[in-house]
Amino acid sequence: MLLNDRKLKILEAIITDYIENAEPIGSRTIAKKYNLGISPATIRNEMSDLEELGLIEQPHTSAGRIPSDKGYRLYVDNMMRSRELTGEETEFLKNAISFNVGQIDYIMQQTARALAMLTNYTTVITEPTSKKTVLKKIQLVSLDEQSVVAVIITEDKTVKNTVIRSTDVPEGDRLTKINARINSVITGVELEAIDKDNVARLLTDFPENRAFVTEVLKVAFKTVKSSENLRLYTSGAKNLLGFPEFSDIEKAKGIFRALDEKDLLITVLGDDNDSRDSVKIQIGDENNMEELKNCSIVKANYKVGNSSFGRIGIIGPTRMNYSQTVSVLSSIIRRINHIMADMEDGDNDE
Amino acid sequence: MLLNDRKLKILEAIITDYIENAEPIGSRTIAKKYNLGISPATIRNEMSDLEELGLIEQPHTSAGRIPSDKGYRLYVDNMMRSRELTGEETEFLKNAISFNVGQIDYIMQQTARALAMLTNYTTVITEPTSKKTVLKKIQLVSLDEQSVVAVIITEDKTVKNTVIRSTDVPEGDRLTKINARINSVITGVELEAIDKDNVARLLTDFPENRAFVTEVLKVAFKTVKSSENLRLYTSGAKNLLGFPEFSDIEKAKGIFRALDEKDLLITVLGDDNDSRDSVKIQIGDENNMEELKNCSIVKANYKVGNSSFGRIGIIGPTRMNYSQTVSVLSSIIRRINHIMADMEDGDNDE
DNA sequence: GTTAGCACTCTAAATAGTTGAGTGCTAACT
DNA sequence: AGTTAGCACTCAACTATTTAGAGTGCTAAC
Repeated sequence: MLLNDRKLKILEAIITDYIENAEPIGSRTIAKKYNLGISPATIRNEMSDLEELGLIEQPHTSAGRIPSDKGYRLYVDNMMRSRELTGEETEFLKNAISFNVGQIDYIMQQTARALAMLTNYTTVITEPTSKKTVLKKIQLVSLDEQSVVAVIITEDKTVKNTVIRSTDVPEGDRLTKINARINSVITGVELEAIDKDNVARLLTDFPENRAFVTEVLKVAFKTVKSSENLRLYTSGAKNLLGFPEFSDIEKAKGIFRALDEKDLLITVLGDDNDSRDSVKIQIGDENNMEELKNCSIVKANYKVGNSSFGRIGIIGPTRMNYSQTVSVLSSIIRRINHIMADMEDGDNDE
Repeated sequence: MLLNDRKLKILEAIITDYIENAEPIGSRTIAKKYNLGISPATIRNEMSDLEELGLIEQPHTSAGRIPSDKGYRLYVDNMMRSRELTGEETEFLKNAISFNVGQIDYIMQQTARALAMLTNYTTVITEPTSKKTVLKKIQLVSLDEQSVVAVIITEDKTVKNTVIRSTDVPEGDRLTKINARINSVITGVELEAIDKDNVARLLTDFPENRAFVTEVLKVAFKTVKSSENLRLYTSGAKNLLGFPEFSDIEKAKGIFRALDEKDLLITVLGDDNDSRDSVKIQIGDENNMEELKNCSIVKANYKVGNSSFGRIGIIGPTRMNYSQTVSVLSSIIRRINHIMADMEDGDNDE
């Protein structure tokens, strides 16, 4: 069956209308609202074909039609016009995100909030990770007799601090010395490629602080590598409650349960380290998650440095405003990449 | 009208039953389920009195009675038996919170999660703040040519880091020197009482890094003082969706909106720096927040050091299980205070 | 003071009737 | 051959209407 221009126009009308009103739409309404120059009867015939093609469906006889996942897919892939941000949107983003804070977790938090507010959907952001993580520096700061703060800084400018407690915590100059030695072993090398012999020598060089040094190394690895404590920034979960498709409390619970499951979210956001800043869309069932089958996800990777990626996903109902969401997200991604590249620029100072 | 023993027994039956079933309860059911040795008719008479006293109310004629806020208040103040934690609960808490991590924000996050899971309500925790904040140390770690990480450590062991960007960032030894001078001015003194002259001298001593030093001081103040970026740990908001009182999506939305408002939550948790580890309860309307009028809050302060307090609040429907919640919360508070005191012990090393 | 009995009230659930939006089909029209 | 008016048909959603039952308050007897 041929998908002629008229069919496409009708499909588009159904989709844009449903995105706006969340109500099934019938032939008569289409004829009245969208001037396609054909009668309701003709539209009915075409709709019948569209349904046969699986692009739209009927909740029940005597209801209008709504787009199917497949219909959205066609729309998103072939028909959707990318649109510019409005002045207001640009303005909002500019005010909402103060990039000069310079600290990744703040930026991420702000970005999540801004996207959630602007789109009125839910935003999830994962902090940047990298297959090959290179430590830039560890700074040990004495806290008290038994504890030290380890500030761990990676090449991609992530800063994390962890308190280390040990009975053999070194003090004063000795701490500085050990610190320097640890850095000399660990710095600028991929974590996987750290020289075992160097580590061994490090440990024998400071026999009285063996436990402490081991602990520092352990913590450094754990902090950097573990996806278990991969940070996740979520914002605007409650927005979803406003959509009629989730006014059934059971559905709402299902989604909130899903949004609480870090692992699930990470899976959904995917882990392809695609360096192009392309925006990807998963519609309804395509993500294979029962709880999210009424949701779509618009997602993209942002880049920090050369090998480090984080992910941003915007989650809304399947009838979400793809056009707006895509343009907002890609605009944000461009901004972030730009900023992160800037931060990277001052990076060759050692 | 006298509140004799029998009336109290009936009130208690109504409250415990309603807490469990969320359904109005009538005289016949009370007579059957709770062996008070009196007939439904007598119970009816007593209930009529209880209603007149404002302790219970009727959703409509021909429905049973439910407790009023005032009724809960009487129950909570005078009748509720404190109960021990069950073995399981103790076990759960022990496993859920690994205090040896030693870092306050992890502990808080874990605590919030644990409380939310154990009680099935929503938990909100504010990080510790102190009226008089004393800085313990600032450690500046060079990041690149234009930026430095400032790790700010307060006397109560809160560790925060902020990236500072400036065009006159000092390098190497000079950074260390400036760092030491800043510490000598700022350390161990209440923020409000820092010697202005010292600061002035500090600035003139390093004229080339004026902007940088100013920025460091500004950031230090801001990080420590601002309640604007007071951290808030929330967990289990979605739990509330499970309760029939919030199955109306509008009510659910209202509460979620409230839970998203940091300022409101901070107000609700209160700011009395009561040092006793007493648990306080706000029932329904008592908190004067329209959005939370169907909720109760069980809250308490935890203590870090001598002058620093944080707050934990557990938010549930007014018919929440006060007895369990109070015992769980006070047990947690004891644990935290204990741990935080431990962390404090190693503190007199300088 | 307590309780059985009973008339009364009012919600919640079940049932039936009505409306209207929307369809698919047929036959007539370009 | 494609388009459209006309019409019978379907079905959710709304509105009464009825029924059932849980619970009350009152009265009179115990």
